[in-house]
Amino acid sequence: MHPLSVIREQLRPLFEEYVDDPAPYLEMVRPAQDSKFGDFQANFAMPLAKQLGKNPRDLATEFVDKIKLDDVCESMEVAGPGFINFKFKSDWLTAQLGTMQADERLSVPVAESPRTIIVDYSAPNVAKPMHVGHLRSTVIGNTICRIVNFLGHKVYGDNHLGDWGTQFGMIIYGYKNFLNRESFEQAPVDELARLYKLVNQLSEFHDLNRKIPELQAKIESLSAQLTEQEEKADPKDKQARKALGKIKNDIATLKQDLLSAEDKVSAVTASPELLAQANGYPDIARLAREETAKLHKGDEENLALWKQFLPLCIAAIDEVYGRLGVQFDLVLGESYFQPFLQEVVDDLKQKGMAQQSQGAICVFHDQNEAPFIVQKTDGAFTYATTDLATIRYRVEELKADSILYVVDARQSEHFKLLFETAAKWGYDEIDLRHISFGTVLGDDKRPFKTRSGDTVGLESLIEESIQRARQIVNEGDDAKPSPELDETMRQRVAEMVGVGAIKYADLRHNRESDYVFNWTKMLATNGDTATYIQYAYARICGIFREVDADREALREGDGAVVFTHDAERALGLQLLRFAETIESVVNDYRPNILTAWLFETANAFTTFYGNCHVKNEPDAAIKKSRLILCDLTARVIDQGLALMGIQTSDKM
RNA sequence: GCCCCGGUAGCUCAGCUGGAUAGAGCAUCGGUCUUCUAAACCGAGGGUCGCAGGUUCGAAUCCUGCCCGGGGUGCCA
Repeated sequence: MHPLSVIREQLRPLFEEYVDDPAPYLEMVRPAQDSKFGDFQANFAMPLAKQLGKNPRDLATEFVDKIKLDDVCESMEVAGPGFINFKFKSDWLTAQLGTMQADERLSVPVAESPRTIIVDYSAPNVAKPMHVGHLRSTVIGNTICRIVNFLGHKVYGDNHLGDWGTQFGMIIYGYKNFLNRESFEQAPVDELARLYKLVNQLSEFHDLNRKIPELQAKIESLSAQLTEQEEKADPKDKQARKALGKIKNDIATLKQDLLSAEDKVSAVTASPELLAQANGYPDIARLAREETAKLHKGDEENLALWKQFLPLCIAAIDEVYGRLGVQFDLVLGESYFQPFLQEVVDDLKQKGMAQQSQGAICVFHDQNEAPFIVQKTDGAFTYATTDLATIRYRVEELKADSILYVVDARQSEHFKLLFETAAKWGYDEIDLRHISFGTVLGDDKRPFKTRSGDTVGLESLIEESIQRARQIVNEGDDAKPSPELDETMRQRVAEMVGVGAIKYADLRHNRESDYVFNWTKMLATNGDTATYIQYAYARICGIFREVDADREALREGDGAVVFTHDAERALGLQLLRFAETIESVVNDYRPNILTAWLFETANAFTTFYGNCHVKNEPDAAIKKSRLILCDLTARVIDQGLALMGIQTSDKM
């Protein structure tokens, strides 16, 4: 049991005579916010006293008198308005460290009641190359999988591929009309990506050509409205001022839309070849949609093409997953659920949940104006239908207790409706959760794009990170009196640092927030980065090399941890908080809690490293104790990073 | 129009769902290599937590209003 839960468990029965449910009060026992107060603090006395009409300090004192933690705590003090501060006995901490040292799981308990958890993440559209937009889902989702798996739950990391949508119609149409056979034979996926891009571009071209005059007209009419209202508006009238501001705002966004539309159009008109293609295929958008429809209806030719393309596309994205060290337990894309969609809609209709509205089949929910559309006017199903069929499959076939959707925050409304629909449909036992996350931004605070405005490919992003890391590795090693890394090693370290940097930078932010992507910061050797933590690990390994210690023997030996310096105690306590940290990460699936703890651990280690010499320590018992602390720190860092799919190296 | 999410140090971000003097990292300034990796360490300065009210022993956190930014909003996913 980790230190925090030891305190909580001791407190739990004491609440019996005060409240029915102690849980919220036990939550109020947490790490001390300032180490001068002690190791942990309890804040429940104030709110509880209020509820009971007592004096908070008296109540806190009552608790302190009853708590039986003499073996564990050196002191329990009531402070301020009624805080209880706990400080552990060093003997108890060192004993716990002894247990941790002997435990392969580093004192992280296995879940008492393992659950079956589906983590739905990554889910790229296979018809186009992966880009930064897929980074967060992939990295966060994979981390969640690793952590819940470590806790002993049955986990299915499922890549719900977009492999059945309109994009496939586009590449099929492109294949039939614009294929460069030679390129396709040499690099099929690149050629398919080119075809997708081309068809998309030409479709958009026609669409935008129609929209541009509409946009212009809208802007004109709004501008006219603006001048008119400006003239007659009373400048003191707040409502009117606000209305004017709104119009101005609308005009600005329309102008932006117009600008981007004109950009896209001129990209085509600027190229004689593209323009000729555009003119030659005025109906391209409709025709591409028809290819999709044919595919969905089971057209032999299209189905054969789809079957030919799909493995190629999957192989391409697998390459990216390979570089990221991401593996899935299941890859059940949209196409897999295709056969069940009609049944789903029929069932919804039969249960009176779905009804026809404006030509589409919809499920309505009380608080929502927008319907949940399960079948479009043209008969096609939507991702809403697929998601419902998927829930059914996951519950019926996989016996899922919980499904976590690691998906962009922008889809929160979809999930709200999906979950409500699923519950009404009968799946009200399962824990459905949208693990939402924010956007990766560029320096301009707009979604991260290349200078030319294209989305950044994930593969090239990883590539660049490794290259930049290699640069740093070279500089670092060359600066040493005698460089110690050979070519292979340098490259291995560069990959570990480069990939680690991207992942860590993503995970260290609260997943709900947007964050700004910054190469310099994420690859910094100092500060809250993967590199810094990996470096701490390498330094520890350096110590073991220097003293020529056998780490395995150390774990089985009879040595014990002793505290001779504050830094040792601080490090020890920090190490013992590993289990508590994992617990709180899983509580709301927030990997940034883990990165923060790892960073603190690395910091605690460097303080220890600076103050407590290992190699030159003359006292054998102290030296051994320090070696144990080093070993534990290394293991905890290695394990912690591994839970995020980040590697370590004993030299760097 | 309606709905959702943000606004915290110069910058990038935490802040564990109401607790003690609001924290990190960069950046800035000043110190550290004859001792286990200086890819490091130690120290200093830096804040009207968007604004205004309210709730209470106590508010960055909860409520109301306003300002600013982003996103979503019936047939893309």
